[in-house]
Amino acid sequence: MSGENGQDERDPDAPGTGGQEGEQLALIRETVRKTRAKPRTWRGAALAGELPVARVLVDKGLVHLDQYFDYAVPAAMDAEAQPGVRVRVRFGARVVKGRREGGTLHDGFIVERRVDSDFHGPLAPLAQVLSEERVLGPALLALCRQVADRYAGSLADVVQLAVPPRMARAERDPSPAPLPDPPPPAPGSWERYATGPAYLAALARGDTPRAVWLALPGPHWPHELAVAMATALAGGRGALAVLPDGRAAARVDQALTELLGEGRHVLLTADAGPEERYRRWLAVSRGAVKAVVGTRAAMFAPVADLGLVALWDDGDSSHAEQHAPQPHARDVLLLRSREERTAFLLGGVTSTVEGAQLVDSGWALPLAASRAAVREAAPLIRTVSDADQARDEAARAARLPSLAWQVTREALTRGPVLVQVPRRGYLPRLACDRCRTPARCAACAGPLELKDQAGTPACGWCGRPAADWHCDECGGVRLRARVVGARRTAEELGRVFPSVPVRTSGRDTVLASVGDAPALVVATPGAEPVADGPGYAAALLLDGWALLNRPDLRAGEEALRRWALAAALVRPAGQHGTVVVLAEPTLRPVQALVRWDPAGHALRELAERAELRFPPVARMASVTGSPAAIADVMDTVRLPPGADLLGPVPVAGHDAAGGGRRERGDRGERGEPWERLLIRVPPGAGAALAAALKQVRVARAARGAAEPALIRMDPLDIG
DNA sequence: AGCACGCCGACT
DNA sequence: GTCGGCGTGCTC
Repeated sequence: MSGENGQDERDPDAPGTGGQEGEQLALIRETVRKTRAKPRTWRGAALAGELPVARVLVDKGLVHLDQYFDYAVPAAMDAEAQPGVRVRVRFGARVVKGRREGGTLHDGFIVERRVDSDFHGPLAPLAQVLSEERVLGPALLALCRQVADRYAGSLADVVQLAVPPRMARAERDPSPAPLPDPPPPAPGSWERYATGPAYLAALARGDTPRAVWLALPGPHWPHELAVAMATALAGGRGALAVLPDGRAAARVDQALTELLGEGRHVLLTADAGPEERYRRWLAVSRGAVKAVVGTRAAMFAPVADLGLVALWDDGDSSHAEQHAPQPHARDVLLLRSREERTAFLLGGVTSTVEGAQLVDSGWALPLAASRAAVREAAPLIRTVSDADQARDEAARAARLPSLAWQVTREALTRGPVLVQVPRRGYLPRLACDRCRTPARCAACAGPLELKDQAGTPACGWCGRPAADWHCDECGGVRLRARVVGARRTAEELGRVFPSVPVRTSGRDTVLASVGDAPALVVATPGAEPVADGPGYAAALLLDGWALLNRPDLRAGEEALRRWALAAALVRPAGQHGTVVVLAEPTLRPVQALVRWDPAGHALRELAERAELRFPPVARMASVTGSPAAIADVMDTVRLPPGADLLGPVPVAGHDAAGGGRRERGDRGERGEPWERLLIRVPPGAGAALAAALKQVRVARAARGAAEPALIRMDPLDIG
C-alpha cells in the first residue's frame, strides 16, 4: 500500500535513502505485508546479530493499553539486553520530515528477545540498559500477567508492585553463596493436628499438598509455619510465607532462624528500608536464598523452585494491596500455587469464608486439631449479654460489668490481662443510649462525634454542633459513646487498679510483646502484644456490639477473627485462662467463639453466602463514578451470561465536586454524587467478567473517556 | 496519558 | 489571509 511506501520514503534508514552518519545497515524492509519486518532503526547504529529485536514492557505511557513495544537492540547492548532487565527507551516520538522528534525516556523491562517484529515500521533503538540484573524473569512475568488479567488491571501496574525499585548499591554487591539444603525438621507441635504429620510428609516427598490450617490458640503457630517451610527446603524446594504485618513476619522469621540458622531465608518487610530490602529481594531473585518470609509485597517474591506458598490470617485486611489493581495475597498465592505447582497452606486461628470454600470445593484439605486438643489449648470464654449488662449495677457506674471486674481482679494475681478495645481515640462516635442507633447530624446525616470530654457533640462531616439531639428511631435524648477508645479505657482501669501497670498498644505505638508479670494491656485489634511465658491470664473483649453492628458482609467473620486472635494469646482454660466478651451469647460469631468452632462458623457463613449469591461463591466487581461514567461503562461492557447488577447506590463521602481534585467539569455534571454499581456473576464466570471489564478499561482509555470510573474486581467493602 | 495534526470562526 | 479552538489518532 502507498501508506507503507510513504513511510519508507520518510525512513532515513530504508535502502537507498542512505543512513544517518553514513552507516550502512542491513535493514531490508519486507515487501509483502504478511511477512514480518526485519527490524530497521532510525538512528542507524549496528544491530545485534542474533536477536535484534527486544520486546519491551514500557513502564509508564500506555499503561491502559497494556501492550508491548518492540525496540531494536544495538550491537553494543546485545550482551546485556537480556529478557528481564530494566531498560530505558524513548517513547512517544513523532516523525517530522523523516526524523524522529520528541519522545521522552521511559523505564521499562525487556520481556523477550526476538528475531523480528510484527510492527510495521522502523524500530527505535533501546536507549540504555539500566542494569544487567534480570529482575523480571519469565516466571514472575507470567505471574504478573495472570494477576493483571484476574483483576482486570494492566501488566505494568502489577509489575510495579512485583519488582522493587532499583537500588544500584544493593545490585553491585554479590549475594551470598547458596547453602546446601537443610535436614528435615522434626514435626514437633504439628503432631497436635490429626493430619499434620501427613501434610509434612507429603511436603517432604515433593508433593503439593493443599490445606486450610486452623491453628490452635497459643504461641506455637510461628514455629509450625517455620517447620512447614523448612520441610519444603529440606526437600530441595523453595518456600514463601506471607503474613499480615511486620510483627507476625518477625515471629516467623525468628522461628525460622532458630530452626535453620542464618542465611537460608530472608525477611521481606518494609522495616528493612528500601536498599536492604532490595538486597534481600535480589538474593531471592538470584536463587541464593530459597525461603522468604514477608508482608504482602512478598507475595510476588521470585523464589526459585517454589515448593510451598503459605499465607497466615487471610482475613486481615492488610493482605489486600492498596495499589491498583488491588490484588489480594490469597488470590496471588492461589495463582502461584497452581501455576508453579506448589503446596499451599492457608493458616489462621479462624477461617475466612474463602478458606472454607477452598475446603468445601475439595481443592484443599482441612488441617485441624481434634476437639480434645482444642479444649486443651483454648481459654474459657464467658459472655456478658446486653441484658446482663443492663441488670448490672456496676455497668451504670463504670464501663465494665461486674463479671469483667471479677475476672480481671483475679487474673491480675496470676499474670497480665489483655483488654481489647475496638478503636483507638477518645469517644470517637456516638449512638443513641436507648436503641443504639448511630447518632447522625440533623442537617447532613453525618456521624456525630465528641471532640473532647466535656464538649458538645458535633457532626464529623459538616461540623455543626448537635446540642439538642434526639434519636430519630426511638426518640431517645441521651447519647452514648459507640466506641470508647484505648486511652480512656486505660485511664479508667488505671484508676481502679492503681498498683498494676497499664500499657497501651495501638496504631502509633504497637508493642510486640509484654512480660509475664501482672499488667493491664490495653490494645486495639491487631495490635495485641504477645504475652511472654504462658500468655495472658485473661482477656476482656469490649464493645462487641460495635464490632458486630458494622454494616459489612464480613462483620460476623471479622468480629470472630479479632476476638479469636486476642483469645489465642490467653492461657488455656486448664491454666485458668479466661476471656470475657461483651456480646450477645445468642449471636452466631459469639457462639463460635464460646465453642471455639471457627471452621463451623466459616462453613455456615459460606452456606449463607451461597444462598444469598454473595461472594466468594459468586464473583463481584464494582464500578464507582458519576452516574454518567457508570452508564458509559455499562454501555461499553459486554457482560458474561448470568450477570446481574446491584445498585447503583450513592457512595458515602465521595462526590464529583467535593471528593478530590477534579479540574474540569464545567459542563454541569459538577456536584453529581458518585455512585457504586455492583456487578455479580455466577461461580465460574469471574474470569469472563474480569476480561470484559478489562476490555472496557482499554476501550475507555483509548477513547479518552471524560468521566473517570473506578473498576474493581472482588471489592472488599461490600456493605 | 501526552502530543501533534487537522479542519472551521474572529482578528492584524 | 492567519491564529487558534480542541476532535482524532498514534506512540515501537
